[in-house]
Amino acid sequence: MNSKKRTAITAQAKKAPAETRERVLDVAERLFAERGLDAVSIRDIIAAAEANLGAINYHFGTKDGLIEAVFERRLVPSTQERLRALEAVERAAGDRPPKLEAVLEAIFRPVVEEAMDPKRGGITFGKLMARCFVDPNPVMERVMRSHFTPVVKRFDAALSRVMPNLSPEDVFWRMHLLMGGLHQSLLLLDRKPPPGLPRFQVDAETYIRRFVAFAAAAFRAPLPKD
Amino acid sequence: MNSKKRTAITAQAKKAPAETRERVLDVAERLFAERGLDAVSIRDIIAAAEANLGAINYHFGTKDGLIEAVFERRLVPSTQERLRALEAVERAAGDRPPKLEAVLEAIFRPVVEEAMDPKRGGITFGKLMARCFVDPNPVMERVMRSHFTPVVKRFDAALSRVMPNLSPEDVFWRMHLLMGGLHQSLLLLDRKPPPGLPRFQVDAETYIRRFVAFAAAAFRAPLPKD
DNA sequence: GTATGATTCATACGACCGTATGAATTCAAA
DNA sequence: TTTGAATTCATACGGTCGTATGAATCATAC
Repeated sequence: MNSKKRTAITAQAKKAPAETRERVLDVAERLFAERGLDAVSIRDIIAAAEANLGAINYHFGTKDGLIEAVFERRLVPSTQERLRALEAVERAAGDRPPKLEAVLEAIFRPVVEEAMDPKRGGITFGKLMARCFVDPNPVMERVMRSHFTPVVKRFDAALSRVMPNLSPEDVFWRMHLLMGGLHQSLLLLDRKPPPGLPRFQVDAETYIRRFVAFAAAAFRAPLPKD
Repeated sequence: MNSKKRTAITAQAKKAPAETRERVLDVAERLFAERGLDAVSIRDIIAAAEANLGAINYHFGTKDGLIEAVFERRLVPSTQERLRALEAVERAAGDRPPKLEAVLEAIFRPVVEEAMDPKRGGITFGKLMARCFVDPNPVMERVMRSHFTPVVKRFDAALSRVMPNLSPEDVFWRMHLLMGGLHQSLLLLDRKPPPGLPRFQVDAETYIRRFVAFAAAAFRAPLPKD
């Protein structure tokens, strides 16, 4: 009888602490993206989040635990979204190989949309991801391996089917390059443009269309004879 | 009479100190590339270089001075090489716009060759450069602005002439993307490949040919109507 | 109201950081 | 062999790091 009342009250009661945890995650994500994992101390984070030093220990255990939580929060949804989009593309294609552009859009759209959605932190996490690819931080490496590698494998397989004339190594190489390029280009979104150039600013749909066209052309580039 | 002896002795005598400075630079470059600027302490560096803590203060002043020296050593030559190659391409073309592939090769070849030349540190500095593009370290930013931005401007102008149908913003965007992709792809050179795939290994000329073909196709991708 | 569990807080610890300093050492030149 | 500059070395300083701990506070359940 009181189970209903209890859960209701509990939910309200847990709101404040949950807010602290979320606030710390938001601030940590932003600071990590701005300055890098090693350059940001947990003292910087708790100061900006107006929380207490012990909160990190309490909610995340260690700094590495916090880092992992920051990544998981964003990576899990976007990974699922990518895989779901790829499945939809393949289902729609039936037993024929899907269109190259459709596969590329499935993998690129989620992160672009996230990067352009202020409600999901905007470009902040995109900056962090850009770092992921080049930073050898062991925690980040582990997160990448557990969350990102499965997606890469799945999409590599799909792309190899679409582009049967490319070797698996070449598909892997091109995807890797484009993924790095994507994050690199996303960084332009909040970077001051060089003098003489207007600020780079387009909406998500335009960006996705441009990037997919760019990537598809690159993917179809014939391998020069070695 | 003793001038010969003097120079001989001088060369031998100065060898040790010059070697210390260079040894520190080599080790710092490697450690910075492996772990990141902030994660490496100058104590890590002098320990690996078998030097004394004071050597950093003596030769470079501060850690930032060391970082700057690490970048300058490689960036100055490669920048010069790029500009020289571009000039050669433009001179060869006379008053006609040069070929897109030639311009792209001029900017990409120097870093690929460096990344594949063990005598110039191999991929080590390439890893460091990959970080440059995403890392907001203020020292790195300053180095980039003073050494890299001029090259970008120069090549952007050249590419705009070659691809007059693309807007300057689009040229900038595509170059930025490809530059990030280049460094991203170079990282594969010393990364363990995912299970099932052979180690990515080609010689410099093949790599350059592939990358230029890839980049040219991407550059020629028509802008989709927005 | 009071007991209880969840959360926040102030504070402390040892380790490591970047930098500075001055003495010791090295070594070409006289 | 002495001189003087260049380089190396041992050592110290104040500051910040990540982590841990135990008391204080809070909101709920009885």
